Amino acid sequence: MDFNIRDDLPIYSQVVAQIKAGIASGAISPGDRIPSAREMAADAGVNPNTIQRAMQELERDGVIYTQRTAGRFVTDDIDLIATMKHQLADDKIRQFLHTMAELGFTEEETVKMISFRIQEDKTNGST
Amino acid sequence: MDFNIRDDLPIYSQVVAQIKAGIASGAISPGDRIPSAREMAADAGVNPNTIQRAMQELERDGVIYTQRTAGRFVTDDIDLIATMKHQLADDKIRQFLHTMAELGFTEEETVKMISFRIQEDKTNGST
Amino acid sequence: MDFNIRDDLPIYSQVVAQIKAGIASGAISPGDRIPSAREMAADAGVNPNTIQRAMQELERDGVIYTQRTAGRFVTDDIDLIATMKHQLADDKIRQFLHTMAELGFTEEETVKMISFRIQEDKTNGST
Amino acid sequence: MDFNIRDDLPIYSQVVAQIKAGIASGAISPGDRIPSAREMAADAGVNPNTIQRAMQELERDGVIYTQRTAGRFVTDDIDLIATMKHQLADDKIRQFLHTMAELGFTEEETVKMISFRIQEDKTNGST
DNA sequence: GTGGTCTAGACCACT
DNA sequence: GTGGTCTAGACCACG
Repeated sequence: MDFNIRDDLPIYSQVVAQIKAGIASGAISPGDRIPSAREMAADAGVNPNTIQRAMQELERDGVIYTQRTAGRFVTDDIDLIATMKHQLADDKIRQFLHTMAELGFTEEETVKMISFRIQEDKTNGST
Repeated sequence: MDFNIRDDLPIYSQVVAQIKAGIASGAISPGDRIPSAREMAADAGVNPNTIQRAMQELERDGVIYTQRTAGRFVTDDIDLIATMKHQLADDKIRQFLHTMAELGFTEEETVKMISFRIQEDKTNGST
Repeated sequence: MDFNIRDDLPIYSQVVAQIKAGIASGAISPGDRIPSAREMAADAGVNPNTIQRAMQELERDGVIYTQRTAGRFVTDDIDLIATMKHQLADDKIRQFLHTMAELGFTEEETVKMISFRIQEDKTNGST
Repeated sequence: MDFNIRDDLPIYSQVVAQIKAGIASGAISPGDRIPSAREMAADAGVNPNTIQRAMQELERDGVIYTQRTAGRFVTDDIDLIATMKHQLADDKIRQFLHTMAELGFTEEETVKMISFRIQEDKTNGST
């Protein structure tokens, strides 16, 4: 037993993940302008270079594109967004299955427990 | 869009979670002696008081018990352990469903995707 | 007419290009360790971060890989190296054809002039 | 491996090359008046002496001539221009062959690759 | 010693 | 004002 204190992802990776999640969920729409790097950095209390790096990674993935002086924009390529969304989901699923496996549950047990959980939530009102 | 940079759980909560996960998975067996607070604190590079607080929480949940001079031990109550294990799992499941909902997937879609993921993993080797 | 004074590529791109060229030409062999970022930075009189960025780009392209504390190494994937080499060459060719087109030569003229140049070099000794 | 960071040609050489290229390509016609040194220097944000030196070199090559009070003009000698154009092209060709040789390609391979590149460009539209 | 990340602050080009 | 690049220097994890 050892403890993963400070097992943070790098900040720039967190920023990448949050932007992608925002696009996947529809909170940020295709074609939307995203705030300037300086603005985001100030909001997050983080160095602009850190945001810059996150933006570079997003652009490399084709998720955003840059217009010289106008700022950065979410891609209009909805197919790419759909692919990205399923990629994010699949990552979460794998990670979840791994966590459950560590707790000693087989995949079948896990599926049953999820179905049960959903059933329960439906019969009761909300959480 | 705002960024939850550095949103760590308190360290003592992380310790509690890891001990519970260790017991649930069988890495730590019922009746096992747990290392001293001092020892764990040194291992983790953490203040002994932090470990102390985690131990108090575990004892309050009945997961461990203290024998005056001999140290702390994992409970022998396997029903309690089973309950705890399912509680942990259910928390993970709720959290997972919430994440997937944020990505814009319904519970039905989520279940289908998990089943698909398991199927895929089975047909291929590992990875 | 305007003048492209300081039309430099970014330093990190120059570093990337030189490493790739070195690998393509065989000056750096598959599996070779490349100097540490700090060393290269000192050699080039450049900030270590600039080299770091170049290395990240090379790693992203699969041209090099990183071993935690041991340093960075050229990939052993000779197919990837071959592909990279032809990519570099094709880029040079496109750029060359573009330059010649700007001078007012058709592609056919360009090919003839190259063949003539090679013939000349062969009949005379070297340059 | 060492890095030739910032290995610019002297500015006046760049100016010479650009003027020659402009004439070769027809962007500047025989007999055309060339802007004053002062004007070009202002455009390029460069010291007038630098332009002056470039003009001297061009005049020495016979590419331009000076009329005492009227300014500088491109030569009318189309044979000289043709020669200059082929000289420029030959320089580019030599330089290109050298680059390809450094990448490890023989002259024969280079010629084949250029022919292939041209063929490809023809079959597809542009790009 | 290695690479990885981050901060603080600078200068540039573009419009 | 935007993004793009670069420097200087710091701290961390790994072994």
